[in-house]
Amino acid sequence: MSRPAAATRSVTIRDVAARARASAGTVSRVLNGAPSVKDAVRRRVEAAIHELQYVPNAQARALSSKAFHTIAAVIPTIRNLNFVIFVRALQEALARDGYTLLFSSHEFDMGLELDEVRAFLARGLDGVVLVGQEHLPQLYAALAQRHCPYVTTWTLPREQESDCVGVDNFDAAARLTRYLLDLGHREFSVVASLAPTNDRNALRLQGVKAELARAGIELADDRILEGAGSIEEGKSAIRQLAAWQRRPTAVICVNDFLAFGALLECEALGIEVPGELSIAGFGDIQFASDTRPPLTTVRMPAADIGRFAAESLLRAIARSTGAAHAPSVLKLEAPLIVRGSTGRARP
Amino acid sequence: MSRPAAATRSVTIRDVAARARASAGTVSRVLNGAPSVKDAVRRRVEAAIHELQYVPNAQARALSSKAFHTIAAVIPTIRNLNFVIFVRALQEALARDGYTLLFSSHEFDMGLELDEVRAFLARGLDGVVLVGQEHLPQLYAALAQRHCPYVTTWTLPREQESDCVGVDNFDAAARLTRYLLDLGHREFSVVASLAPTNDRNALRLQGVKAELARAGIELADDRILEGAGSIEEGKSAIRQLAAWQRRPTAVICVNDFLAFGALLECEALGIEVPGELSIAGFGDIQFASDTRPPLTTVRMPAADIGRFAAESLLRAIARSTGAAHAPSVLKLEAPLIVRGSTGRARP
DNA sequence: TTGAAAGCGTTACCAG
DNA sequence: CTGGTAACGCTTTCAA
Repeated sequence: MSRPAAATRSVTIRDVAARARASAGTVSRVLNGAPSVKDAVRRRVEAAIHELQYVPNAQARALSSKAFHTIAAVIPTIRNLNFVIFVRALQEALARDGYTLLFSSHEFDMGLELDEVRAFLARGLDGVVLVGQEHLPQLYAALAQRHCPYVTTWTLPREQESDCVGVDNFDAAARLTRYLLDLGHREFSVVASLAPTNDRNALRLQGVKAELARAGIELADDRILEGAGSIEEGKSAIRQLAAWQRRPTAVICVNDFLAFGALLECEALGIEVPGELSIAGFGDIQFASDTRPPLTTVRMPAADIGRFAAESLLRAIARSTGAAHAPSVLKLEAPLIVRGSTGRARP
Repeated sequence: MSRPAAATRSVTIRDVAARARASAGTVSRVLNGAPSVKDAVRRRVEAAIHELQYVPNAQARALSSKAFHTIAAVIPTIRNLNFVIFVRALQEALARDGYTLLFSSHEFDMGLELDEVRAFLARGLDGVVLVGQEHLPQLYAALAQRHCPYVTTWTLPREQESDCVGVDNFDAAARLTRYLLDLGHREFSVVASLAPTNDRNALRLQGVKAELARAGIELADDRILEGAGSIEEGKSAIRQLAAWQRRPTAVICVNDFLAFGALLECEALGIEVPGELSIAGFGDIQFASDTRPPLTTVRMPAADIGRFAAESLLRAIARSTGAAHAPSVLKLEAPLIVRGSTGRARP
């Protein structure tokens, strides 16, 4: 049907071989850095490659070697720039090893996620990058069936069932809570989503609860306001708690979008931040330091997660011939970034 | 070296052929929807495909057909979510036709852009999506040399040298200016970058100038403040003009990042917006409606540009066999979104 | 250390 | 309309 772009027959490995007075096999060996090539020959080949401006055909290489040199990443959403930064870091790290990254987003639809992974699998790839631990069982099944290596990212696995590069969301939430506790806060509210599909959110809520419990404070269910991740939900949460008789002095939002909304609504309602109410989020997404006041939040090392996930996956692929290894789990730091949106609890 | 993920020898077209009592060629024909296959045979083949769960190997297909079914897009930056939305829309539209999208960003480094395109070209692809018209001549040369179809996007071409899907940035800027003029503004300032590498910025500045000129107002060079696209630059611009003896009543920022910064600095300096100063931007990026006050801006139809660019490119690829066609140029609307950051000029 | 040759899974051409 | 057969460009035995 449609004709190729690079229709002009490109220079092949045989052209190089002819010019270098060597065989295609030898040129291939030079290309792949095989040690067993005499220096003189190698130089001739390299010269020929240079002179002919030869560029290996990736498709042919893949076909022949049965390796695709392709990785797929499926992220929850592109609207959270942190995930985009993550993808970009992944891509860069992968590119250094000659791998191509394919990506997609599912906007928190687990069925779509499964479809996307299946499509990628069909297309052919050497590994998959997943965000979070919560995925449909069919997804894990599909991966297992094809012996396709994968890394999970952003959260730590409950049991070490897979390679993983993430942060301890539970602990990060606990640290944030401890910080607020130390500021004298005793009345808390959390804006969180009860939907189980986002384990990052869920763990953060649990971390807050646990740390409060350690301080002898129980977070009642009615202090937990619903909100998955939009500015609107953040605003709505503030509107609700503004009507409470016993207002919290600190509200923790499980992500920065919610926190943005909360900040905005406080301003609209004339609630002083952090004077009357301290607000904190998670993510340290773009613009988090440009809110009024600047947002206190837990920074997610998006680029590092990407970079290390790439390394982890590449390692898994490299050893996929050999015996099963114990899954590697890399835990990255998620530092608390204290800015102006949190302060001492009003006495 | 590294072994494939899907190591288990997958089912090939020959397996299907055997099972359907047909030849590989026939199966291929069925796969590609060739009309010349007897219905009975086609059904047998389809049954076999289904039973064997056969999935064509994309690499082999590419190698054989010399079509890669791959498109590459190189965007300026991932930090502007509009470009990410654009990429995603591109990808979705392309996927519907079985194409895979590769992408990269160059962060406004034209040399890097060239490198990326070259790398993609080497890898093999059927088309390229470029943002803007300003690119290194070597880039155009590389594309031309390989007869690689491409679309330029976001801006309109000066001369119709290539397929293009974009908005008229000049006109959009003129419309925004006219709107401010109608509000009674006479003293303008523009935050723009003089760097020629970003033609979107440049055209917007020109559009403002032209419309002001039509109204008999000359925009002096010292009313143009330097700023490429960061919040910091926006802040700095406001700091500068705040010191002027004759302050503008309206400042147009060539993108929303600058406008965000301008808004923030006005608040910090106690400059009332829009009372004392009207502020407008371009892009309508994420959070543009969540600033205080909400930002008046020109919406860039990022998703539409992506969708239509995909269509345009696919069309170009399809006809790349035939004779040269006149380049198609699709101009999309960039509506002015009036929000609270602009108002009547103080009398 | 090197060359020859056999694939890899498709598509495309050419008979029939 | 269909089957055989030859590529496609590379990697990878297997001998030498």
